[in-house]
Amino acid sequence: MLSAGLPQGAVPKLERPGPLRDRVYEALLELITTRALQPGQHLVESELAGHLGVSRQPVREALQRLNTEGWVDLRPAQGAFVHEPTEEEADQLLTVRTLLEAEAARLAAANADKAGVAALESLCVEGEKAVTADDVDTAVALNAAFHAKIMTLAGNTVLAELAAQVDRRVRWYYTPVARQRGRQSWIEHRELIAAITTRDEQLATSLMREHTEHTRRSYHERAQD
Amino acid sequence: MLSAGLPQGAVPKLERPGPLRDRVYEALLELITTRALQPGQHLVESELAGHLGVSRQPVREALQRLNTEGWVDLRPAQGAFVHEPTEEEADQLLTVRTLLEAEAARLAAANADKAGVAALESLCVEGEKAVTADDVDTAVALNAAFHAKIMTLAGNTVLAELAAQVDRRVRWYYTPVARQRGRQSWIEHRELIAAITTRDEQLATSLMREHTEHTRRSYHERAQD
DNA sequence: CGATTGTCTTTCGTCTACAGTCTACGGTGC
DNA sequence: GCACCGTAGACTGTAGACGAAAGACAATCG
Repeated sequence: MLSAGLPQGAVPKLERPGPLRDRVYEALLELITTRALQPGQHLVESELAGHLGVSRQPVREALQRLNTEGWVDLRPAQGAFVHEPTEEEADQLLTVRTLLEAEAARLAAANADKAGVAALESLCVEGEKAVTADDVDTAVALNAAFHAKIMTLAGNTVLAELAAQVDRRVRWYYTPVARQRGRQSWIEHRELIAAITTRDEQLATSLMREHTEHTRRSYHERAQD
Repeated sequence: MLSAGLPQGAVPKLERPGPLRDRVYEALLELITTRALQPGQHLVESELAGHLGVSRQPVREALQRLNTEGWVDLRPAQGAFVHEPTEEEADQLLTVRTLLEAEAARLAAANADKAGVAALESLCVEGEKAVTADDVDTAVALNAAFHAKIMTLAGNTVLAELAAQVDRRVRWYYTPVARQRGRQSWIEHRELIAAITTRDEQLATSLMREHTEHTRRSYHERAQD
C-alpha cells in the first residue's frame, strides 16, 4: 500500500506551473480587463516578453488566443492591438448575452435541485450584504458568481463556455454601469430564484431577459450623460 | 489621381499569401471535418509540419486555435488530439444552435429588405434544384449558405461569429443526418422566407426553432437504428 | 510469478536566430 | 514651401535547436 500513511486527499497534487502560455494569457487578460492596457494600444511582443520574464513564443500564443476570443486584434505584419469596443458591438454582445443567460435560466429552472437553490440563495444573501456594506468589488464578484452558478445548474457545458466568454467581455464594456446597479440587481435575483424553485421555466426565462435588459438600459441612460 | 486608368475595383488586391498559420488552420479543419483525421487521433506536430511542408510553429498556432474552438483537445505535455464528440455534447451544441439561429431569424425578420429576401429565395430555388437532382453535396452547401445569409441579414456580427462556430461543429456531428433530410428542409425554408417577408418576428423565431429541432429528432431516430 | 524500478524513446514546451515587411523620418528636387 | 522618394529602424513571421516531461518496455527484486 502506497497511500498508507498519507492524509487521504490532502496531498496538494504537487502544484505544477502548467503551460506557460496559459499563465501569460491570464496575465494579459487581467491587464486588459483592468484597463492597465488600454483599448487601441499596440502590444509589442518583445516588450511583453521582457516584462513578464519569458520568451516571445508564449506571448505569441497567448495573443493568438486573445485574438480568437475578441480581446485583441491581430493585424498581419503589424502586431497586436487591444480591441476597441464600439457602441454597436457592445449592444450586439449584450443581445447575445441576454439570449444565453435567458436560456440558462430556463434550463436551471428545469433541472435545479434543492442544493442548487440553496447555493443561489446563499450567494444572494452574501451579495445583499456586500451591497449594504458598499463593498462594490465583492458585490460585483458575487454577481458574477451568481450567474456562473446558474450556468452550472443549467448543466449545458457548451452553453456555459460561450456564456463565460461573452459575459467576461460584457463585463469589460459595462464595468462603469455594473458598479452602479447594485441593489435593484439583487432584488431581481431573488425573483429569479423563486421562479427556479417553482420550476417555472417561462417565468425564469423572462425574468432573466428583463434582468439583462435592465443592464442595457442603464448603459444607454448613462451614455447620454 | 492615381486610380485614373484603373478598372475600378478590378485590382486583384495583390493576393498575399496571408499568415501561414491561417492556411494551416484551414487545412487542418478541412482534414478534421472530412474525417481524414479521425476523432481521438493523436496529432503530432512534427508530422503535420512535415506533411504540410512548413515548420512546427505555424502548426502549433493553428492547433491552439483549433483548441479554443473545440475541434481538438490539447493535453499538456502530451499533445493535440482530435476532439471526440459525445452524445451529450452534440445535444447541448444543438440546443445552443437552436437558440442562436432562432434569434437570427427574428432579427432577420425585423431587418430584412427586399434584396435580402430575394437572395434567400434565390438560394432556396437553387437548393430545391439540387435536391431534385440528388446532388447532395451542393444541397448541403446551399443549406449552409442559406443559414449564413440569414445571419448576415440579422446584422449582428457577434451573433454571426458564434453561430458560425457552433454551426460548423454541429454540421460535423450531424453530417450523416444532414444528408438525409433534404426536401423537407427546403419546404421549411420557404415558410421561413414568408415569415421574414411579412416581418413576423414571432413566426420566424418559432419556425427556425422547429426547423433545427427537426434536425435533432432526425438524429435521435437515426441513432436508434 | 507479480510488482516495481530504471532506462529509453518520443514528443512537447521554450528559447534563440534570421529573413521579410511595414512605418516613419529625413533628404532632395520642383 | 510642398510633395515625393529613399533609407533606416523596428517588429513580425518563420525556422531550427535544446532541455524537459510523459509513456513504454524490459530487467530486477521480493
